[in-house]
Amino acid sequence: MNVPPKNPSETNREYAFRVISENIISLDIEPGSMIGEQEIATDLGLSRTPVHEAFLELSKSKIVDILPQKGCLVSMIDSDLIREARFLRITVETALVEDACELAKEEDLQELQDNLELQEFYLARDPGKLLALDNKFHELIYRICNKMQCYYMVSLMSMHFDRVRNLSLHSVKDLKIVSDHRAIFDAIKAKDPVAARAAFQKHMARFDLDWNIISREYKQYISDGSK
Amino acid sequence: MNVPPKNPSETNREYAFRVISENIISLDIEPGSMIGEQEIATDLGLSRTPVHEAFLELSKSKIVDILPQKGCLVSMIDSDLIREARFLRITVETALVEDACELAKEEDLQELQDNLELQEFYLARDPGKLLALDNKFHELIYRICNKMQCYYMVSLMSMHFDRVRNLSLHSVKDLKIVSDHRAIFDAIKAKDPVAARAAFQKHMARFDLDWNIISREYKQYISDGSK
DNA sequence: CAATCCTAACTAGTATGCAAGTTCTAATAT
DNA sequence: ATATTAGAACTTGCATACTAGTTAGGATTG
Repeated sequence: MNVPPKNPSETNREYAFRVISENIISLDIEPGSMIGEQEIATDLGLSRTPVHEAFLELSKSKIVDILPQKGCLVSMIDSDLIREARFLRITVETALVEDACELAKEEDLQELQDNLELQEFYLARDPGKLLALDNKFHELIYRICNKMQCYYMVSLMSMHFDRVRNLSLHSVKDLKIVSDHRAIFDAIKAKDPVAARAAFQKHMARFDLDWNIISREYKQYISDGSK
Repeated sequence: MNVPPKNPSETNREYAFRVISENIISLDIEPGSMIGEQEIATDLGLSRTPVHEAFLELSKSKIVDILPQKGCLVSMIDSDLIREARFLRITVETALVEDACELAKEEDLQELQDNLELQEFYLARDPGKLLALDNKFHELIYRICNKMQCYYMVSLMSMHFDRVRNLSLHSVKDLKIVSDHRAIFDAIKAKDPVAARAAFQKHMARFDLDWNIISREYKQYISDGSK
């Protein structure tokens, strides 16, 4: 497990949650593996308590499954849960990008623009950084629409989705994500909700194509029921 | 606080979460009041640990705000958070009722029908029971569409909304909820997604009218920023 | 009288210990 | 050799104890 240093402003519980989440999404903790509270607590230099609380939060999104008196099972890549996360994001964010056309102020557009330029910068140099920038781009849209509580709920479920998108950045060659974001940005800037909706749906539809590649390359991580 | 008996199948943590949630939604715990872990634990006959964990989960939806070393503040009725919960429900469930037209099987329709008949039965006799039946009706729609994980996320945020709907059942005379549900059901049964969408949006739009009445009658519970 | 400081009584965050349930192993019985 | 069983070594759920930070009230000082 990859253990970054603790940010002094976060509690031990938040630290544990952040580190475990990152390791699950990056697949440093493998889907289907068992992790124990004591084991993680030792790695992080904490007691079981904050780790236990982090596990509880993670279990709410079913990204881990707590088996009492047995351990904590990191979920396999589950197409049903990915479908749900994808449905939620498409549904919510499609509505948001339309609203953003009305609500985005000049400074919001500037932030989106700055984020996009970073994406374009790292596209050729370090595509691994794109996932974080992508998430930030989507977060900005929630922020513009004053829907940060929705963002928290959606992003918790999105972990299933993020874990697969992370694979996709490494195995899918044709990275259209950045140009998709550019199209969404242009539509918001032009205050054109019809174009924004279309650009966003095109962006999210792209994931369907990736799934075929991923499910072939990483089938050892994919739970049985999925196809 | 109203303390129902513990269901033997639930853990102490789940019991604490359920009891505190119900008391917040029913307003037996007043918006703006402070509650302590020890105080609730004593009322429930538990130690602080499961109550602490229940508070953590509640704080994720901002229905309570944990102030470290001070206590746990039950949120005032906050129009911004209600707006977010309402937005999320309208957006997600509008999409769901359309899908439900395709997905609902005969047994699903029967369950919806049974629920509706109970609603009609209690409408005249005990309207207090309607909130639970209403929630169940909406849950059935998530179930039909295989979106139970979305249901958990949405219902956690919906607590803000539920608390106000609870007021509305007591103060708003014209209870159209049940006939709204009937219209949604008829559209799903007729496999008519356009009618389902329209009926659902009419249902949710009704809440706008109630808000005017509630914000006048219960303004002592409403946080400052709202209008 | 007003302002300040100190202390005692609170709070939640975290560590630790115990209870109860699961799993794995190895010894025993057939 | 195989099946069974006893027990040791695990696990999480929960209770308890301790730490550190906040608050309220009274004594003290100006």
